Amino acid sequence: MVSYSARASHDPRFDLSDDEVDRIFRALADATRRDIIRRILSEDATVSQLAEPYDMSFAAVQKHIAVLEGAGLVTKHPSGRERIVRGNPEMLRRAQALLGRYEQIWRGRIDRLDALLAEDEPRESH
Amino acid sequence: MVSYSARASHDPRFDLSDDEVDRIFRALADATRRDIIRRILSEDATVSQLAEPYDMSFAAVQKHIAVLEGAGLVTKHPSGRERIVRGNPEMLRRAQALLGRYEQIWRGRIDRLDALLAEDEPRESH
DNA sequence: ACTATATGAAACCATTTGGTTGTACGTTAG
DNA sequence: CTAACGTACAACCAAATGGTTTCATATAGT
Repeated sequence: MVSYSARASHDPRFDLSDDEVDRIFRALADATRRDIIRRILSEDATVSQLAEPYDMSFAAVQKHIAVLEGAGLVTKHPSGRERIVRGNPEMLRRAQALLGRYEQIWRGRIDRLDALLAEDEPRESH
Repeated sequence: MVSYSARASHDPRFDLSDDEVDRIFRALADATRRDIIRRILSEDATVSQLAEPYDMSFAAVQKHIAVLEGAGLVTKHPSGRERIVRGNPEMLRRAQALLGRYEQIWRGRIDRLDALLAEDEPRESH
């Protein structure tokens, strides 16, 4: 009766393994990578285009993109000699949904507390 | 005209520095720590209580809790010789809000695309 | 007072991360 | 065809991470 998977028909958020979640959050735990995501979300870009603004080697940015790709936050699509990097907002939504679950847990706790306080039949609360 | 900070009066999500965000996501990028958060959210616990179920040293769990504390996801409150660890759902909501921003960006991109397609006055789209 | 408990903290270690440079290779342009 | 470009990848390095064990300290219980 707990509305666990109540309106969950459309959201495949639970099929993320611990490892996948690890990779998603780890990928998000770096300012450069978050910046890349922001830029990618607003417009597709090649690896070089992405690398250009940063004060680090091209290879370094390449690695950052690889981390994002490993987390499924981004995909690469060959186009001639360049690779178009495209954002995958679905993964972001899954991460967001995951955090939403925590709030659910928190609210569940509050509810339980409320229920406890509303008890009119308190059995030995030693 | 871009609804940037439109309904943002109540949410202090922008005051998180890059470093803070780094720490939050990094803290979330570990299954044990996520598990600790879940448990903490549903009920306060002491460090020992938290450490008990895991197949690792007490000190290791202590460190995990320290990471969570450093990210502001958890606070410790002395009570005699033990420390009560308490969850801080506010930080989780901020992280969630941050991810929400990404979706905003994504939607902004779609809007821009729509606008482009709806253009009835297309000037040299080379 | 003494002992056990709860926590903190240091020193150490293997692995991962985030960066570098250099090399190789397919693709585009002249 | 050859040169320049875009990308991939390997080797290397310093620093951070996640774990360990050990020692120290404060509080609780008897």
